[in-house]
Amino acid sequence: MKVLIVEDDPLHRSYLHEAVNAALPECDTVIEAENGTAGEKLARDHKSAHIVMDLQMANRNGIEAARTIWKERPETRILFWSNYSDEAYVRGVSRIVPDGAAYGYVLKSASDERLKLALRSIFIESQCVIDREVRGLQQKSLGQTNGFTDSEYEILVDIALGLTDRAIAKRRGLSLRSVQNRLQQLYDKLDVYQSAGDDHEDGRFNLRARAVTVAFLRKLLNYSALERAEAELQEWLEGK
Amino acid sequence: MKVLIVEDDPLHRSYLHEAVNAALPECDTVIEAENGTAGEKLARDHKSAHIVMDLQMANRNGIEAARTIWKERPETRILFWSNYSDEAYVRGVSRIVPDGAAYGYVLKSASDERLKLALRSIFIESQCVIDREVRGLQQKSLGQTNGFTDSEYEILVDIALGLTDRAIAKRRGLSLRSVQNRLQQLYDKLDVYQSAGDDHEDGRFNLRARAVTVAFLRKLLNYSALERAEAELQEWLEGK
DNA sequence: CAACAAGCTGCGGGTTTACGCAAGACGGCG
DNA sequence: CGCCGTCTTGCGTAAACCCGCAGCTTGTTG
Repeated sequence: MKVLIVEDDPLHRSYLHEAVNAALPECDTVIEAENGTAGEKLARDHKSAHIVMDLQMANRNGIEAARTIWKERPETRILFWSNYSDEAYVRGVSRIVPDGAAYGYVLKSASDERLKLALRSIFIESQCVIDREVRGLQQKSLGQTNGFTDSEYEILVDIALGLTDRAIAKRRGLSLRSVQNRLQQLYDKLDVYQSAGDDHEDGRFNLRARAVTVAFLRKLLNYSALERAEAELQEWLEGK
Repeated sequence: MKVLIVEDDPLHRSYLHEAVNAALPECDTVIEAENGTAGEKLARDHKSAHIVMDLQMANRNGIEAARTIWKERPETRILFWSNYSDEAYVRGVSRIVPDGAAYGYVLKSASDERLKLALRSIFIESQCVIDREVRGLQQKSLGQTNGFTDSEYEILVDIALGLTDRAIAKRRGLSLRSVQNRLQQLYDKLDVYQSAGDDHEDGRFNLRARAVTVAFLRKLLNYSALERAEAELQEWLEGK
């Protein structure tokens, strides 16, 4: 059995290497990549079936790398190992995992034990292992109970990118008014009003900009999500 | 000699610990904190004069911790050790370093050698050591050649927070029109127009929101900068 | 001192946002 | 089928935003 590690921090890389060796005696080769691009290439060359992937990497982040890898070989097992449990990451990952694929999401702050257990469960037993803390988010974000609908998230991203209402309408195939409806919905859920209305009429917020900020502070959005969205936007702009 | 390490990742913490031991034989005690708050407390209790500080930490980030530490004892020597060379961090640090203080800024990607050298230079020789890559940013950001003026940066932060023009005017003691002037300046520098005007009138951007995004993508802003700014804003709001 | 650049300010007006109101469209459900 | 909730759309309006124009205050320079 062969395991591919994709992680840009050398310290974490060697830590992972050791953990894999310790947890998986049946693993005879470990190869390493230090960014997403290299990871994709190695995965392709070696037809890797077992991958441990960092999410936040400079060159090309884990989500994008995983997406192309899964596109080529959907049965690949990937353990995401990340510092953060931002909703943006969680949403990003669950958006790209193929049906029935075995994968995992473990936080870097988890114990050795937990990591090793996850390695075995995913790579050997083909189970899905999602860190408890992350799991909570996933429920919330996918179930529409407390969290955000896809359409709300979508429009959040759109204004975060800086599109006008009209541009959003065109992009999403809606009328101007519908876009604005969704915006209102979003503002509502993000609680942009309370801080806005406050008391006097001086301290008012620009709802649109404020919504983005609040989303950021709540980790609904993060750098990598923005980056991805921006890339998609550019693509769309070219496709006219 | 005593050294305090403030770093939330255990791996990096122990790596630093070893590096300090190797580079500074005159150091007899190393103490560790795993977030900014604990770091401040330890620094106070031990009257630490030599600190290695991570910038990005969950609880309370390095910049804030450093600020309060320096406020109490400005001659403290601090080596910032960070993953990133975002302009937002660089600006944040150079904004708080006291006159004549010895400090350093080294990237985590630097070699062992470089780190050890920096440790000795700062703690023993009282020199300032700033990583080359970071240095470049610093020049650009403080010198007004290519980068952004303080007032431009300020207004960038303000719209990122989601303030209205009027609110900004009030906060900064300017007229409405002046605020808008600065905004134009900002839009100009951020190149928000080209992508906006493009060609047809469909793909237009909302300048204000777009500016924030572009700043984010260019790492002029980042999460921690936003977080800090938000805290300051709240403070201001309460002070009326 | 005159000349000039840089920043602040008010005025005016075109565009975009935010949103109430109300009329359809679509899908369950008794 | 009729009732109801959710989603979409158009109309209209008040506010906010973007910005050209022009007058003022500074600080700098020859």
